[in-house]
Amino acid sequence: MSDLEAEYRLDYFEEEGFRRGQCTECGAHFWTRDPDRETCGEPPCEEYGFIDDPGFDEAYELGEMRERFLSFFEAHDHERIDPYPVAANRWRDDVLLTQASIYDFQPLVTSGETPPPANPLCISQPCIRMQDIDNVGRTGRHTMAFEMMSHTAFNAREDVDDEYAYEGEVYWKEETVAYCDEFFVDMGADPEEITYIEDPWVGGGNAGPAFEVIYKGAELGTLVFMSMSEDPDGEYEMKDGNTYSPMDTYIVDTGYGLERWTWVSQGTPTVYEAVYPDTIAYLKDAAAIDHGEEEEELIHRAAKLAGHLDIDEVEDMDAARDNIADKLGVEPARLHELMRPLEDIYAIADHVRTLAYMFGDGIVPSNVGTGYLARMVLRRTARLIDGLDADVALDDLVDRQAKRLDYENRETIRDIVRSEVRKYEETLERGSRKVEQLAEEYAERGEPIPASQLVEFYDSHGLQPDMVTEIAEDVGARVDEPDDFYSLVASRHDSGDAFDETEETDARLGDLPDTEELYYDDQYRAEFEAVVLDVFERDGEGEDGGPAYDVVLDQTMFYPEGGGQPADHGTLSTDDMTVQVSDVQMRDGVVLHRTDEDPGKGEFVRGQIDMSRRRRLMQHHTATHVIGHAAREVLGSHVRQAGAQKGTDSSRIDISHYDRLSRDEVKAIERVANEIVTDNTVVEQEWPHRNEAESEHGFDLYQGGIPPGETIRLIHVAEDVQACAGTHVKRTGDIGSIRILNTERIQDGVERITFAAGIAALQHDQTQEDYLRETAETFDVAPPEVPETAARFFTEWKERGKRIEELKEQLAEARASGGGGGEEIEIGEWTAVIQRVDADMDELRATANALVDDGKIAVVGGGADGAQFVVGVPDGAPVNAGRVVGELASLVGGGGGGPADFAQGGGPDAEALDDALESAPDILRDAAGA
RNA sequence: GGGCCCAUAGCUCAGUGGUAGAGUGCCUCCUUUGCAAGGAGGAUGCCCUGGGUUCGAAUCCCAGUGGGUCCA
Repeated sequence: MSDLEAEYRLDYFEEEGFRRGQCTECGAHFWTRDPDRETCGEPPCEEYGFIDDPGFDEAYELGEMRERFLSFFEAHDHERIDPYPVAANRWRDDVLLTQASIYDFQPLVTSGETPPPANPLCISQPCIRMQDIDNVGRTGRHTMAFEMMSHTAFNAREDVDDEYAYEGEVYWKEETVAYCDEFFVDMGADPEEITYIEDPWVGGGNAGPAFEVIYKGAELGTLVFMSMSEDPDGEYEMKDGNTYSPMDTYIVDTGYGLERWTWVSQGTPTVYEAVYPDTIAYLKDAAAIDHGEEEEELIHRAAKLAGHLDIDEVEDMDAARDNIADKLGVEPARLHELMRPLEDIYAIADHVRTLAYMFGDGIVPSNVGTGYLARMVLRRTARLIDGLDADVALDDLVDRQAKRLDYENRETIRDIVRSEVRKYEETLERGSRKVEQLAEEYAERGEPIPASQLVEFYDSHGLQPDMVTEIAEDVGARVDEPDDFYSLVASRHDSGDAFDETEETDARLGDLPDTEELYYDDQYRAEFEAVVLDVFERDGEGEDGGPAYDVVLDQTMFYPEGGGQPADHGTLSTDDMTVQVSDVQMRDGVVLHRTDEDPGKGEFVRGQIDMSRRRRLMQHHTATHVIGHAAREVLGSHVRQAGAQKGTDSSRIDISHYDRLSRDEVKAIERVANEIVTDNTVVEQEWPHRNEAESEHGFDLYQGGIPPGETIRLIHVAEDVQACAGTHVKRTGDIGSIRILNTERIQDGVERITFAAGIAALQHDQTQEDYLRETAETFDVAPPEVPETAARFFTEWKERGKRIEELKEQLAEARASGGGGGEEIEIGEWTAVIQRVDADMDELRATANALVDDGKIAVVGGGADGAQFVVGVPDGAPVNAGRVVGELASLVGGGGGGPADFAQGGGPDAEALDDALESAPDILRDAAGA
């Protein structure tokens, strides 16, 4: 094992008169020009030195600082790159949010598969880190949203050629540190106060030496020299315990926190005051916070000390606060009262910027993925605003940021925020009612609300424990709040992880050449010729358990299943035989044709595609692009494809949208889609370099997934451009027509649109019309009158139901007053009536009720559907109705029961009904006697 | 992607297999009248849909639809 010490000995340090020191506090090694420096310079080893004493020659605002950095590096041969979205899942599928500038170039550029957009480059990349959410506002230095400025260079070792998308060395450690140092000096920094701390970097399977750059106590930069990858046999063991070895590409990845630089240039007590002055002023004003001079002074001093508060590092927040109060010589409670609203305001300012970034990039609130993170941030912010007792609207706050950021979709963002705030309020209201109810119960019993209920409230109703406590205390109930609350929640979610389905691969497959794809040349051609390179027999996978075959050809026109488009079907023919192709799959570039028979290895075959199937698939595929585009037109630019599946009879596209689709919106989408069809524009395909495609069209290209490779296939349908591997019709008119069949919400924030294209659309229309005509015929009216007629019938049907109820009761009364011919017997001092009424249960019950009202014991039997009994007993009569019914029912092979005064029962044996009724007097006498 | 919760009167919700309820709102009448309120009576309903179990399902089971929520 080697360590990295040698890696940090730079000529630059030597020439500039640096020396290597070791921190007397934390033991870290660092480089400095200052002969007397003993510590590494970073808190907690040292305190901030720039507050009230700015570190540069000028104070900068955020935008000015960004420009200063980018133009400096532009002047030093770096190309300036536009920032990427904060929703990193737009171009990679392993992370949700952009957390560092290097994320922009992972994984394809860093691995060397794709060239970078420029080399070297500089960028200021908006990022969101949610890990620090609890620190935001309180520590004075943590923000959730930030911009990471970076100068980046991609190098490949000289001795490798052509393997990677970039070659040679642009610059490495010496130049990187020199650039960094020069920029500091350019900003007017005192070179003696800069320290470079040796701090090896590890992340995402890569590692390398790195420096943390500290100036006046603030960490202003990180210089990472990514040069190793994880390797069990590697010679370097890093701090994550894994071993690493050098790789062929090596990358300069630097990070300069724009907010920190701005802060240091201004020397304000907290970073928030430097970065969000307008929002903070606005919120303070709205919350009517107006401090006196002495209070200002106190806050100022407390803020300086608050840098020591870090929820991760400080074990006891309260103690740390008390400590600050102690140092300032004030009551902790007073300090708390003073600081709390300010901390909330700082947090709100930061959170609304985060929200603006998220919604600006088209993230839609949801119960999954980035949408869920957005929802969490929004709810947290809404709650902070509630606590502030100020009349401010969240959509206003977010819009102020959106305006500052110059977003075009401001109205949509407002809509999203308003709709989400409304949902939040509804959740709160619904939750509060539930909590109140339950709290009252527990309060009456004098018991505390148990932890299990808290978990239930959180997990199923979205109520935080402190909110439950708050509400419960209003009703006078105690709450049993456990320390390990979140682990209790987690334990409700532990589930057996679904096992990954491992695809079995054939060793022989690896030796075969990639199949040449003919289907892009002419998507309408149905015939081709090819040579059978290999045939794999698949036992038991054919029809009736027989064998099936996977045929590999040198070239093919069969489209393999992919991108939501099902495989082509067709035939392969030799001179002697024709085999059916029922499935086509791509494995590592090799196309496998599933057939029912073996055409023979080495044979020359003619392939024939089932074109009616292919045409339907192409129509549906192009229609998918059309519908997606139409949805964007109608609903807004936030709409993205979140999944799609094509078929021959119908297809579906899932789109992100923050609300249910109204019928009018569906109609509008359908209309726009069919306009595109009617316009009959040419559907074009092209194969540009991915960097060109990205810079021209942005990441909206990748709605159907992120394709690998240096060049990508783009499909243009009207103004819509997407990276897509599927087959398409030549002109939009070839789609014929598009009908939306259904929409459903498959997740919060994701709507599924099911539609049909071409003949399938017509078939759908005809089926629908058949339904209507059939219904119209039944009603014997013309189709336009069906809705009104149906409504009338339904109303009449309900009225008749009520009328029948009334009549049954009248009938029952009539029967009870002697009209029904029931048998009357004496049970002690009581009269019992035993009567057979062949009617439904309602009528039997009504009859029994009427008899009971006359003060008689009622035994009513019915044979309309099996055998049923109702027994009613007036108040005070010595008979248990439930027992009587039970005995009667057992005589007809069933059971029954009910309260003592009114019971029902029955059984399947209708034949035995009369016998059972005959034995009723005995049963009644027994029951009365017992 | 997975887990959990929910669906009953216009609204908010009770209802543990046996005759569908409360509060509120609504209608009529009375009292009072500046408003608020009070008294008496009345109408509320495909108990989300479809299957199943059962003599019997708002209730139990399965599936679907719609909504909520937590986690990755």
